[in-house]
Amino acid sequence: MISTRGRYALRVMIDIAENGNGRYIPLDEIASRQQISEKYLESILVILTRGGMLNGLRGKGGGYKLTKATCDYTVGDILRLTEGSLAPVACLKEGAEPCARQNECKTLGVWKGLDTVINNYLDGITLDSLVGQGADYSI
Amino acid sequence: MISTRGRYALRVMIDIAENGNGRYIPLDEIASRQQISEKYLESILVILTRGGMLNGLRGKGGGYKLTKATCDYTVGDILRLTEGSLAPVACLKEGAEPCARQNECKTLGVWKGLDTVINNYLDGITLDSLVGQGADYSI
DNA sequence: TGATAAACCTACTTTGTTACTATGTTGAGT
DNA sequence: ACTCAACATAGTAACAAAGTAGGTTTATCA
Repeated sequence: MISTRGRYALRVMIDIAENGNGRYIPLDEIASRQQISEKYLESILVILTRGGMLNGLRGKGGGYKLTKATCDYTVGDILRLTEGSLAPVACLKEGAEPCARQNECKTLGVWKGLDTVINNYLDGITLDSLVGQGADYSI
Repeated sequence: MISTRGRYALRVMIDIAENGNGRYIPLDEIASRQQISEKYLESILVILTRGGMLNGLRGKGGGYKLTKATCDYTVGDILRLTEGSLAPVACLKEGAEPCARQNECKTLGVWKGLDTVINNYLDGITLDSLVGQGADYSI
């Protein structure tokens, strides 16, 4: 369901939040700390930067930093951006062609409810609650 | 996240609950009603039968029927059986090799919580609430 | 007992996505 | 100029999902 792209993205955002302190952090520093391939990490940082979650600066002294305060990022935002969608079934993805069985479908309500439950949960967790010690979200 | 296998399985279980009435329903009847390829549907019914959710009978007059009352199936059971697992991340799947970063991982709590939220929701819906009119589970 | 209906079994193909790699280009600082 | 580092584009390998094909066994009925 959540691929490595999304999982890495979340780890990276926490990493930058913890180690950034306002300065730009170069990619290779994050990669070595998180033990993620530089090249693969690059493709993830592109998504986060284009999505407005990170600020990238080229050249010496460059790197990435957050664009907002940690409390202004939710886990849901980060995952929706990097995963594309958190919809549990294809027919609920944004831009999906409307299902022909929509009106008679007895399962649609289940999927809509599941979608709501997932998004509500993930939107309730902000980045600042994950840095430092980190809260325990396992219920 | 939920593939067609799981989605079809749920639709099929509802179909059998609604049209069975204790009798065995042959595969081709379900397939034509649900507009699912017979051969593909077969592979799904094998899983449901081996998992003890359906009873299969060969020969003339044969087919499939439920093994339990509709109120004794939860959507969570059906999906876990057909999907293999509902774990939102690889490291939470049963039998997954323990993650090396487990102790330092700041995101593990998020995934555990998400797993709990998903399973709790789906285990709260029973098959009997989906037959006939069907309840609206979209919150 | 033979024909037929239906589940059961094994194996294959096709398609698409994920994860990852390789090579180059642009821009910022010293 | 030189170096650092983001940005861009293109490709590959591995895997799983979705669906297909053909054959085998078991039950019923005439």
